[in-house]
Amino acid sequence: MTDIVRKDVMQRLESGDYSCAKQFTLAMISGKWKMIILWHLNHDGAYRFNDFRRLMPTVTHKVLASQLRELAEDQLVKRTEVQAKPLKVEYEITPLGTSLVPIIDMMCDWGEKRIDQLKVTTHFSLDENVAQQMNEQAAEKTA
Amino acid sequence: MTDIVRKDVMQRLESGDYSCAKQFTLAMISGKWKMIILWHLNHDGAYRFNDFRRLMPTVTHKVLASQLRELAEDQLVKRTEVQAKPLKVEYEITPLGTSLVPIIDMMCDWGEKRIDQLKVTTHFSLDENVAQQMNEQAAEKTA
DNA sequence: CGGCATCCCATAAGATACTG
DNA sequence: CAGTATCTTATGGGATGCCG
Repeated sequence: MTDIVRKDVMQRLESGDYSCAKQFTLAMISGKWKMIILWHLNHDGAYRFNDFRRLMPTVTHKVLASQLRELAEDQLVKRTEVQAKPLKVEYEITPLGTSLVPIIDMMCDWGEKRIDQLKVTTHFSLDENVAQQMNEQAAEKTA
Repeated sequence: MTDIVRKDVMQRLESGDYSCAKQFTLAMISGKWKMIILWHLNHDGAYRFNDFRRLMPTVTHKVLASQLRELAEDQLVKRTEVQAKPLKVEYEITPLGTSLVPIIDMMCDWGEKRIDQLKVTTHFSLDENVAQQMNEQAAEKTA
């Protein structure tokens, strides 16, 4: 089968582990860095391994490799070995990967708006530490 | 505090654990049953605890409870105690939850098409036309 | 340069039993 | 009915080191 998909994904499909198609889609993008990788590939064009590391400084060597491998196995990203001397590999987004971008964009929008909302309402509320700090500061002032 | 959000989510937000907004959105829906719960609440109206269990026979009692609790804490779902005698609780989707539905629908569509592709093309190669169709359809939707 | 192998830990989720 | 409590397992991800 030329259209390889990660075996565990295929197994889950066949064993009915995904009770609906949305979960399958979720599985495609739910690695910690996958959406970011896809987004940048779509936005900037080809990347190489260490380009990603510069882009996402906190990602581990190993984890980055696994995310890229899974994306490639799921056909969302194409991996190409360019040289053999100091081994050089390029990653590009595939048409299939591109077809996922609108979803990612929507998630981006939704997240931004929601975070803004939270920032606004958070002041009054959430952070107990902040409230506590304010109390302490008030106490200092009166002291 | 009027707008509660799960503490770990807020902590991650504040500690910069989400390197972008899409990951925050992903966190909202990436419980194993959350999208399904949201989808059905949006589609069918209010549900009660054991309604969900009938709907998703394989979900564990405990896991269902935790998914619902998180959804409620994230303000995507509203929990209402209706009775106190044999305790009766209703779950409804909130406007915020509804705002997430278009994303879930897109994921649903994408997944269905991709699964069909895989069934059909498992022996052939990836059909770019199909991916292209998906792009066009996605474009139409956003238009 | 671009990996893989190994070990370790945190968290998600399943099984089971108990409760207001 | 609608949960909580406890225990256990599976998985994702981080840290580190070796390799072609």
